[in-house]
Amino acid sequence: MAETDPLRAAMIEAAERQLASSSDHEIATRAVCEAVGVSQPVLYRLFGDKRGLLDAVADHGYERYAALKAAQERTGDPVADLHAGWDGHMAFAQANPALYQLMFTPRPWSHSTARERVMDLLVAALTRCAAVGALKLEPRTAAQLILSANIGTALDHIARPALFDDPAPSHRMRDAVFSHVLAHTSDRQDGDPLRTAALRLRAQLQLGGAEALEPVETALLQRWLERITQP
Amino acid sequence: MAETDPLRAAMIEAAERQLASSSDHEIATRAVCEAVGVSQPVLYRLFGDKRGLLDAVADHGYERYAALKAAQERTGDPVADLHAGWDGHMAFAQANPALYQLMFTPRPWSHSTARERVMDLLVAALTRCAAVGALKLEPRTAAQLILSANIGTALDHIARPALFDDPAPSHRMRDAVFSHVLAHTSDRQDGDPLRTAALRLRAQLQLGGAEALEPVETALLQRWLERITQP
DNA sequence: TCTGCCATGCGATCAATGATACCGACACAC
DNA sequence: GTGTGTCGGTATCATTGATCGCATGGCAGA
Repeated sequence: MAETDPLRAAMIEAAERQLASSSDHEIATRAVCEAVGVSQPVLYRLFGDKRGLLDAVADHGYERYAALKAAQERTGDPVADLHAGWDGHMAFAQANPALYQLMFTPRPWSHSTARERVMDLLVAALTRCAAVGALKLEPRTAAQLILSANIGTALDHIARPALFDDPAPSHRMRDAVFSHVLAHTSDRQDGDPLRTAALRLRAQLQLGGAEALEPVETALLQRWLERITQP
Repeated sequence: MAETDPLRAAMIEAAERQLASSSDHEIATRAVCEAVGVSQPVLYRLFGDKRGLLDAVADHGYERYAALKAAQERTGDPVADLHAGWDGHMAFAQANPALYQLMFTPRPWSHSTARERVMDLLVAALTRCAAVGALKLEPRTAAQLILSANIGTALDHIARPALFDDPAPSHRMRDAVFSHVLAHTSDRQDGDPLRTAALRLRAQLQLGGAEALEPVETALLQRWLERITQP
């Protein structure tokens, strides 16, 4: 899993550079090979395909994305972190439009897992919110909602980059989705209190586990909580 | 504006067919030309470019989209129409995934106006909502929000078509955005009543105009309403 | 009616690009 | 020392976007 093939890494970086500077968001395998001083067959040996190269570039983009997230998150208030996460996502899209589209726009073949892993990061951030009772939905459900909205907004901004100048549209969407997902501090008592309590406990279990319980007991408890929070 | 060049139309339709049936969402100019029995230079004479052809396909896709919208809308309740419009958008994405991406995914060059025109349709539908006092935001602002969310959700569904089976995720997003944009019948009295009244009047003017006022007077009134509804 | 023009389409061809077949060189185990 | 396998290169193929110059045919005007 170390994945420290310097040649492979160099080609991925060259491809990413050319993708960023290309006017049509395309790359040529020849140009990538020339940039690192090797010939075409090595590319096909390393990546199998042009699609394989693009998948690798997308996955590498995820690494940068995850590093950016890791550098900023965890202020102590998971809800504040969530807001910052939305804005960080938009900033990443603005800084790397071509790479962003490669990562988040559906490609029919694409074996890249960038989107799924970004989703996992978001689920983790949401689970931390649920652990303090701030979440009205299941983390995965909420993550799907938030990620789709975030991507939709980012793609709109990429199509019309002038939008990036004004944070209002992005924040409107953010507030709209978050208010549907988060338990307002004001209307803390909305919905079924049993359900919210169960969601909260479930998230706590997912995060830390319970030393006081045996693994079997924990598993059974989780299944009960699932049934409570299901509908 | 009649645009009734049968050859041009045939090529656009052939291109759309091949786009829909291609596994990688790509088309070859040669194949399109062969399908209609002409040779390549005619394509370049008619569309100038492969990009030009794709733009034409996207615009043709808008025609189909608009026809679908025109066939369903106007039940009398503009808010109900808005909900149906969201679902219709998702259905269009499911039925024509490749065409959908061509229309709504940002392409660096692309002179297609499909997205802008879809936005205009949405603005019109929202203006009808505002005319009955159901809108909390300016129609254009609301339209931008709704369209981004709709596209984001549709792209997510296209990437994982199994999602289309369950309407819940789509409807969650729909409700989240709509509740942020529409004036709930329950909390009709939320926000500034003056502002909502002004928004409502503004929409009514946009729809029908006021016969009782001179054009200059109407124009001045609209500027006043703009200032009232601005912040 | 004849003539020149131009719109329209075509065969041939170019250039770029994705992809592969085959060869040579080097390291290493036996 | 020799076989083996990894690694890289040269040459080449096939596809595809794009263009050049020519042929054809209808039509306005003498």
